[in-house]
Amino acid sequence: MNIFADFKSRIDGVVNALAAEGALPAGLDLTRVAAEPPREAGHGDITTNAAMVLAKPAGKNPKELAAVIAERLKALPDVTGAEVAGPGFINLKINDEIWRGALRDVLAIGPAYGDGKIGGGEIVNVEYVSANPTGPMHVGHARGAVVGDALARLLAKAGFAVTKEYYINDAGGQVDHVARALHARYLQVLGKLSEEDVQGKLARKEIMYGGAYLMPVAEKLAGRDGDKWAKVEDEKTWIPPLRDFTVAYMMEAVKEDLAALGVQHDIFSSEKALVDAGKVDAALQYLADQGLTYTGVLEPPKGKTPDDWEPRPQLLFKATQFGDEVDRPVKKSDGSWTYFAGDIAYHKDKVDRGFYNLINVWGADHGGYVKRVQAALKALTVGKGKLDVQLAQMVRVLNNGEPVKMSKRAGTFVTLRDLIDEVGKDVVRFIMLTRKNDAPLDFDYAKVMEKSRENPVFYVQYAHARGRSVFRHAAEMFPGADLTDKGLGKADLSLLKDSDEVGVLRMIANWPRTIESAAVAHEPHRIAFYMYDLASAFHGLWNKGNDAAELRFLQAADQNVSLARLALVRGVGLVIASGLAVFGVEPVEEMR
RNA sequence: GACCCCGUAGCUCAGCUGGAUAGAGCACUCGCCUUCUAAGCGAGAUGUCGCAGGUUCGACUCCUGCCGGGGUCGCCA
Repeated sequence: MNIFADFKSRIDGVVNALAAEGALPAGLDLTRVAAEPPREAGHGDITTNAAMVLAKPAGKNPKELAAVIAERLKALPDVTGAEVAGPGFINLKINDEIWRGALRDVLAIGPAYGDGKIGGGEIVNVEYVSANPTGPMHVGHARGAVVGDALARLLAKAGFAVTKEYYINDAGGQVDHVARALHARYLQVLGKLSEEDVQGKLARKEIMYGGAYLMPVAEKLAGRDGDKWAKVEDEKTWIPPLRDFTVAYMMEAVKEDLAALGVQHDIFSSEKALVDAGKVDAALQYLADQGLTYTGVLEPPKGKTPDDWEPRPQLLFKATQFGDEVDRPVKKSDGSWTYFAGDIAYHKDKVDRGFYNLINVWGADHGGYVKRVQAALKALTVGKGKLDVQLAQMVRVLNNGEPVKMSKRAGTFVTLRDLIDEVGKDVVRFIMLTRKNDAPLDFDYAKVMEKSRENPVFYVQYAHARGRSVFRHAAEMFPGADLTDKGLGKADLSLLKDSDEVGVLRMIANWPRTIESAAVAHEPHRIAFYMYDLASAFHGLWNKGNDAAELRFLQAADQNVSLARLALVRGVGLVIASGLAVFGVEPVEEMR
């Protein structure tokens, strides 16, 4: 249960009662009324801005209104005090039993604690990764993969029905380029080209992809088809089969990488399949029928005109009608559809499959593309569809503060697999979520493995491991005691009297609220900061026990106090496990 | 030139979608770490929230205009 949401509705109830009595006008808008933990401890347990928000529409002085509302709130069960403070805040003190109730909830439901209903079962589609099937996944992809995956898990926890989707860009020019590059490598495998020949082709830009990663693909192709494609001159003949071969190979590699990262999609959608099924034609025909496309000439972009710019009439989508800056081309000069046209069809396809709440996770370099797709979605759904695009910023790879030099041409970029092999998937996942996704992130090989407070992965995992360690000791100290979650649920929690213990209780009670706000904001990184804070508070309790023996979790002479504290320790562990589950990270039993 | 993101302590970043005296880690200063659950602990100091206006009872948060950094800008995806 979300205690703050509960109190928000109780406060709403008080206001409605006052309105019914005529003390306040009827029909006040309560959406801005909030019940929150105060920023400052010492301002009570729960604070509400009700009086300040309602003062104006009610035509009342905020402080006087606050006094009236506070008087009513005082009379509520569980409320032990209500004071007006500052410009009109009402600070509530509530029975500690409420906080203890949160801990009992955790013990009763385990890591599912914090699962919310705000999603209301609404269907959401989260599209992420969608890396081109032209090469192995690198660090940049990893961030989008992790952010998308965590966001999907977060939304699911908050009560949304989430579908995780991957869009395969297996149509268009890029995959043809890879096919050509593969052909060159294939000829090299057959001994018909030397490495120098291939590099020459690269230099002359006859092929666009030079990476040696294509060698095993070429070998596999030669193994299957022999020299079949070496004899065929016309590339029109060999491009399709070689393209399909590469795409299949790369997608297999991508799926392996994703599996190693613990990322699993529900659906893989193919651009080529959309094209082949005529869905691009159909989508653009749909827009044409609405009168939303026309043939026109675009102005060259000011300030930076491409060298080869020449005004040319082309088929445009009226994106400006839906909030974009300029109308956007949907056809290339050779008459084929642009990538955008395919994307229009793809988003129409999502809508046709029943998704109106869409989230896309893209690399920041696609930022300029957001408005036009949102415009397209508006056009396709008559404004009913929502598309939020989360842009994942650059990841800078460092080793002890030193930037790791990367070059795609030289093939020395850091692959996702390198990263996982080096530090493990859980560390990769956690670190990728320690910044909001629209801020650049430094990933330091050395620092993420450090065992110190500076390293959030370690610090959070260490808190969990310490909790488990306490239980191993407890089992020895109290051999007959019931240390299961159920057993601990019966402990006398009123024995948790220390202010820091109560502080941890409050943080636990804040978990459902944290999930809700992070889910609504589409910001999984907030979970990382919550977990760090909770871990920090837990380590604080532990340290206090070092100084004052009577504050240790385990008191050999007092089993009841020990059980109450074990309940708290377990609660912290379960909430951390619950948060790590959102991140797709395994909690550890002990540090090694 | 336009659009998007960013600008908060010396450094790296939070700031709960408008709330009260803006927070954490690192670095810095001081004290502690023979016992204890110490891959350390405690205490202290640190700010024109890029600048200037505006909206509001109230602005780091919203709006406008500048300044600085990054990204993108018809026929790549």
